[in-house]
Amino acid sequence: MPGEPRAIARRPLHDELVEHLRDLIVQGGLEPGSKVQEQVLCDQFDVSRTPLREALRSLAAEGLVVLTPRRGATIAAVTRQDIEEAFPIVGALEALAGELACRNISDTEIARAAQLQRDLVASHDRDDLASYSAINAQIHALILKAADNPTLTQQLKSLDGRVRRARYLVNISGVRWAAAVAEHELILKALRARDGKRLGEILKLHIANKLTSLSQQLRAAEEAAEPKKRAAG
Amino acid sequence: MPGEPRAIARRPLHDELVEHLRDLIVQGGLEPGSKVQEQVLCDQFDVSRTPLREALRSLAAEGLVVLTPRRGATIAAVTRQDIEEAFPIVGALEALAGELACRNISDTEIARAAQLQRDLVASHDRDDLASYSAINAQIHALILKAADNPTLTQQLKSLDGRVRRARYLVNISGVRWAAAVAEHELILKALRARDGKRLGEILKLHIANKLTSLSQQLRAAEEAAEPKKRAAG
DNA sequence: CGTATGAATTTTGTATACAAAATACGTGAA
DNA sequence: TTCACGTATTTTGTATACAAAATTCATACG
Repeated sequence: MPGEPRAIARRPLHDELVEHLRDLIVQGGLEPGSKVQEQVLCDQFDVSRTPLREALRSLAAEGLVVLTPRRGATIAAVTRQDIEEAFPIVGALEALAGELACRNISDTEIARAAQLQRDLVASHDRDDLASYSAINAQIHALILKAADNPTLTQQLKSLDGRVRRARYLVNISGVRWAAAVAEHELILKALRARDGKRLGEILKLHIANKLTSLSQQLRAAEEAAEPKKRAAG
Repeated sequence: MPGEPRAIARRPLHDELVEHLRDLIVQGGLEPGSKVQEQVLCDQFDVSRTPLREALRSLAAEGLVVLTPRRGATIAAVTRQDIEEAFPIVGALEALAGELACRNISDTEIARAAQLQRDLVASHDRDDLASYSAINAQIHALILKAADNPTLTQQLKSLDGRVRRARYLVNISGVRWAAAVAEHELILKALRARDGKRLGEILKLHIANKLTSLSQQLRAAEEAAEPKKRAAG
C-alpha cells in the first residue's frame, strides 16, 4: 500500500483553469471590473462550461472574481479601497506568522534567512527588481513555513492574489525600496533573537508601510487620470 | 431606475445548497472525516450533480470540505490541531477589527455595546447559554461592523464555520464562562476609551483564552475516548 | 490461507442539452 | 426625440449523458 501515490495523475481541468485564470487576473490579462461571459472563456480555453463554472466559484472565494446570481461573473476591481482593506489583514496574518515562527524556527532556517537577506541586499544594490521580489517572497515564505500553521498558510495564499494584483498597478518607489531593505534587516534581527512579539510588530509595520507607499501612488495616479471634480467649472 | 432591485429573485440552487450543507456540517449532521458521495447528497436534496458540485467547491474554499481529485469530497475533520490552527488566526483578525473599530465607532454604537454587555451579564447570571452565545455574537458583530472593512468581514465569515464547529464538540466550562464575561467588561472599557491597541490586545487574549479552555477539554475528551497508547502493556 | 490479477461496478470529470431569466433590439406612441 | 412596451437574442442555471478513473469483488495462483 503506497501511502501517497498521487502527483502522478493529471489534474482535473477546473484546477488547471483556476491557476490559468488566477494568473491572467493577477497580471491584468483580464480587465478589472469587466464582465466575463462564460462562453468566451470556454472558447478561449477550449473547455465546456461545467469545469469553467467550478473554477469561477473557486476564484470567487479568493475574491478575484465577483459572482452575481443570474448576472454572471465580473473580474473583481482593484480599487484603492480594496487594497487598503486587504493589506492590514495581510499585515495581521504575517505578524501572527512571525510570532509563531519564532517558537519553532531552527538554526538552519535562520541561517537560510540570513543568506536570503544578503541576496536581497545584493538584488537591491544592482537594481534588480525581479530578483528582489522573488527573494522577498522566499523570505516571507520561509517565515510562514516556520510558523507551521497550514490553515494560516492557506489563508494568506487566498489573499496573495489580491495583494499581487496591486503590484501590477504601480512600481515600487526608490525610497520605499530602500526602506523595505532596511526593514528586512530588522526582520532578520528579530528572527535571530527569536523575539516573536517584536518580529510580529515589525512585519505588521513593514506591510503597513508598503500600503502607505502604494496608496500614495494610487491616489496620485487616480488624480492624474481623472481630475473630473476639480476646477472644472 | 431603482439602484439595487435585487433580493427579489429566487436564489440559485447552488447558493441554497451551500447554506444547507454548511449548517449540516457545522452542526455535525455530516460526520467529520467521512466521505460524501455526490449522488447521495443529490438524492437527499433532490438536485442534480452540477449545482451540488459547485456548492462543494464553495465549501472547500471555506475549509469545511476537502476535495481530492478523482477521489471525491470528504467532510473536513475537526481535530484539535485544526482548532489550534484556526483560533489564533481568528484572534489576529478580531484584534485588527478592534483596532479599526476604535477609529470609527460612534457614541451610539458604544451605547449599543454597553447595552449588549448588560444583556450578556444577565444571560450569564440566569445561566442561559443560548442567549449568551447570541449576544456574544452580536457584540463581536458590532465591533466588526464598526471596523468598516468588508474584506475583513468576509475573511472572518469564512473562518466562522470552522470556529462554530468547535462549539458543537464541547460545552463551555463554568470557570471559562465567568472569565469570558469579565473579559467582555474589559472589551467594553477599551471600546469606550477608543483605545484600539488595547482593544486589539484584549480581543486577541480573549480568543486565546477561549482556545486554551477548548483545547484542554478536547485533550481530555481524546484521552477518555482512546487511551490506547497508555499503560496498555 | 494470503496475495495478486482482472473484470464488474461505482464514482468522478466533462460535455452537451434544455429551460428560465436577463439583455438587446426594434417598433410605435406621446 | 424620448419613453414604453413587446419580441428576439443572449446568457445563465440546471439536468442529463457519456467517458475515464477508482473501487470492489471474484477468482486463480503461490
